[in-house]
Amino acid sequence: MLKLQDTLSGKKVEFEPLKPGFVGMYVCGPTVYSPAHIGNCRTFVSFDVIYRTLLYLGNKVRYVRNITDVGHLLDDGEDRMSKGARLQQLEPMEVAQEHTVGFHDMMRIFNNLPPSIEPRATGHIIEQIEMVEQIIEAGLAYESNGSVYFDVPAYLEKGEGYGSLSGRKVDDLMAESRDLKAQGDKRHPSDFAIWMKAGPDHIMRWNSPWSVGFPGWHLECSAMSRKYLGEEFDIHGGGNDLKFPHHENEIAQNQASCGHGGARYWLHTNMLLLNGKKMSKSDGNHITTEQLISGESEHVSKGYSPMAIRFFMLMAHYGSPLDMSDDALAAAEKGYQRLMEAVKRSETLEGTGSEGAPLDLEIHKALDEARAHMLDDFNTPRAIASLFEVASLINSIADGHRKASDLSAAGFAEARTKLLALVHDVLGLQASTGGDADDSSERINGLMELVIDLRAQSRADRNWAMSDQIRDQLAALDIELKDGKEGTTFSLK
RNA sequence: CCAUGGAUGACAGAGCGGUCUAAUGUCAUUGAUUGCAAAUCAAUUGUUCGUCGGUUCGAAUCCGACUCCAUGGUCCA
Repeated sequence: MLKLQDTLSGKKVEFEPLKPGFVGMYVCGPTVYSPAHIGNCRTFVSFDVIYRTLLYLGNKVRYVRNITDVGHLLDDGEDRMSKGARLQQLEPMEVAQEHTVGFHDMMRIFNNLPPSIEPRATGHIIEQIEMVEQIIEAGLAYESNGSVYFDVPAYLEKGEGYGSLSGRKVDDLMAESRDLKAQGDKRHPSDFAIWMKAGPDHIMRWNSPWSVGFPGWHLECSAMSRKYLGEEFDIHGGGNDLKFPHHENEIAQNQASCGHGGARYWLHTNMLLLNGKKMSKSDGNHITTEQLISGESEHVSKGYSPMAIRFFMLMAHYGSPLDMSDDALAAAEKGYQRLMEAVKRSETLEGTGSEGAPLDLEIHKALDEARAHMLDDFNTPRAIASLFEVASLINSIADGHRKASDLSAAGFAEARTKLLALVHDVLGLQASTGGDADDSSERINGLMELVIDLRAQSRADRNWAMSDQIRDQLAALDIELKDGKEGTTFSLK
């Protein structure tokens, strides 16, 4: 039984898909007007783990994550895409393409599975126009000077719960209406645009029954989630900064156009902080993903591998803010390495005991707890805690502190399968390789075997100078030797 | 100013009425192992859970006030 924290009801509830075994999930994707920043990465890593967990439970999941390439306006009213294009003297689509490609690269290096469908807002203008028509027909939107606005007061009069997601009060909204301070073409300050008439300088524009213009930002998610997941679907997710107005408006648009509010469960991920504060380019409290990986930033003493960063993110619950710092990253990196080393050792370890050996129970208990924690609102930190118990056990046996005969062959084989599924499939963690290490690994292994043999000989001859030289020079190449009871092993860092 | 979350040990972060003298990772100390290291295992120290007050037989967990932080809104610019 899977439980999740539904931000619409504000409660942790049991998840029941509309159709057992099938899950439809929509997650708000990036606006591709600038490079993806590390905060975005956390959001998408969180939803990747959620997606993976749903798959792990045997569901067939349709995961839709959009690309916003139109309509998301800046504070000054300029379209983000247009501004990006103007500043760089490019076509808006060039800007979108550049950052879409960059975004995909980023998702790949963090080992995020690609979504099932990745629709673009500009590819769904027709669907959005249709939705505007439906909302007008329902009497919940009005045209004004070529633009179309969602009529929030009318929507409220129909008794729909505008504000239920974000906790905004209907009364507050009505109180504002008495001020009669409607600006521009809007009748009411809380009304929002679903179709905007394009100004003369606006580059991105489409024909519509009302004007040559472009869709409001909130509309795309309503139109595309409905198109691919239906009028009612299971899960909608996004960063919690999107709760209001974006998600609130999305629900209203869905409800107004077809009588269904879209998703039945809402999930919101929390923000990533840097050194206890929000990231902001203007005051320097900021780091790009590239800098984080390369280490070229004052905020970080060295570069961190994407997998270590992913692990760092998973050490906290997706619903909590996470404070990133050099110390925190370094701690996560160490833990990640220890866990992955144990996972690797598990692949060659065998239990030699008979059925019902004493450690079987222990290892399966920890593994089952890890699974249970994932089903409890995707509690990755607790799951990882349980996984570390498994790691200690594996290391104990591999290093001879505990006996392999305390583990049954079948019991351990089963445990290994569970462990690998949790680590690789659910958490999406992989051993950090240099990327192209696979082709050359056979040669490297052979070479290292030779070097280790030579060093073993000098150790046998008590030629410590030689053996230490080998060890130190390898260390300088980021190859670490580990002397164990049963000989020496190595790992590439 | 409003709404909604949050404040936990050296750092990060779980826990959210009794099993908490608080999981887990990192750090520190010690022991085992080692030629010495590293890695590994084991043990131990580090705070009593923002502040003050309340509810309760019992609070990190509930309530109130305050301080600070985050997200969104709003006002002013």
